[in-house]
Amino acid sequence: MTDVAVVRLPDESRQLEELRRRGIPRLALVAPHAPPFTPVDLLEDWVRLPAAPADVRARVLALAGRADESLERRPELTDDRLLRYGRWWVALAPADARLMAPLVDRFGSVVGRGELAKAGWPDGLPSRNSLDVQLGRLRRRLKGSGLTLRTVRSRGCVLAQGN
Amino acid sequence: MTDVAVVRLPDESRQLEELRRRGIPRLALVAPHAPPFTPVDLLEDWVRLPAAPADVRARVLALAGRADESLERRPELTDDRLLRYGRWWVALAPADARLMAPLVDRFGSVVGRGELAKAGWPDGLPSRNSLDVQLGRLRRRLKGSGLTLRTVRSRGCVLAQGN
DNA sequence: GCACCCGGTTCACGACCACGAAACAGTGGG
DNA sequence: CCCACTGTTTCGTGGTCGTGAACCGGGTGC
Repeated sequence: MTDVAVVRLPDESRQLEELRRRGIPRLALVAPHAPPFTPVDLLEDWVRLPAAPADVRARVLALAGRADESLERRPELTDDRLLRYGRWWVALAPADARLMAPLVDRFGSVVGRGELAKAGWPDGLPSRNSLDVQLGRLRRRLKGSGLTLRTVRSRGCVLAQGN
Repeated sequence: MTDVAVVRLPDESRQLEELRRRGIPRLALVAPHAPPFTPVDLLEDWVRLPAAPADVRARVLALAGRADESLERRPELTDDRLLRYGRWWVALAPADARLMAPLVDRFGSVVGRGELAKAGWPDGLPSRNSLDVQLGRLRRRLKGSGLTLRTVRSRGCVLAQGN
């Protein structure tokens, strides 16, 4: 899970600037008599001091969760057929890699069956439903990755995040 | 600017449920000895009591700003029949997509039944209530999306934000 | 006040078809 | 030789969409 930085205000406002610049989620502990805080983005929250440790912890957790959600990861397919997604990865078989290429390329959008067939078997499909079978095998490889291969009936497939 | 509801916890947790259901931005004032709060979405925040009025006001303003931002979100329907709304999306069946097109197009305003019928079945309705049935199925698809399909009696339907 | 209807909602059924899973076999590389 | 890879078939299942019918609340006319 993503780390959350904690800064004291107004003392450490320079550090706060730095954290904002780097897009790191941050919790501000605001001194008793300082003016109320105004978050600049969704990765920012604050508490008025004095605050119970449990309260601070709850806000840190909430921020971490938000950061994970807003994190937009994209899968990546290397030349040597390694498919990476965050810190997860697999080695793909040649056929799987050819199929996966256009899906990764257009992550989140529909890739037509025709296009998939072309990518996997440039000389034409060897059999009636080899594409479906191969897509099934590909699905199995993606188990536990956080990636899903969903079908859009009579259109094609979408590679997206989810289980 | 959007209104923000304020509830006291744990006393008014029923009201909180209702506000969540209706998608209204809400601030929870948490009693001194109650456990820390965990927001369920971005339209929710909390403060530990006792809290300075200025602090409460600051959080209310922040929530209102967030709500206004989220109001600007519009659903999008691709020609691959993918309906997106923020991070959420579904693949629509052909009939659903045809129906959805004018609704997305005029998001937030009423689309007449005649127009919907025309969009869904250019050659005329196949049966007396096929439009209603299809609208029902469409509704089911939108569950959990933050979108709602509301009917305006004897006028038509509105696609709008809400649950 | 009552029955009635209108507009809308929901359910269940059935036909059709695209797709999915499992199982088996042939092939080639380490 | 073993195992990963891939082609091929078969069968199941789940999505799609028309259709009929029950249901329901609000309004309207008698």
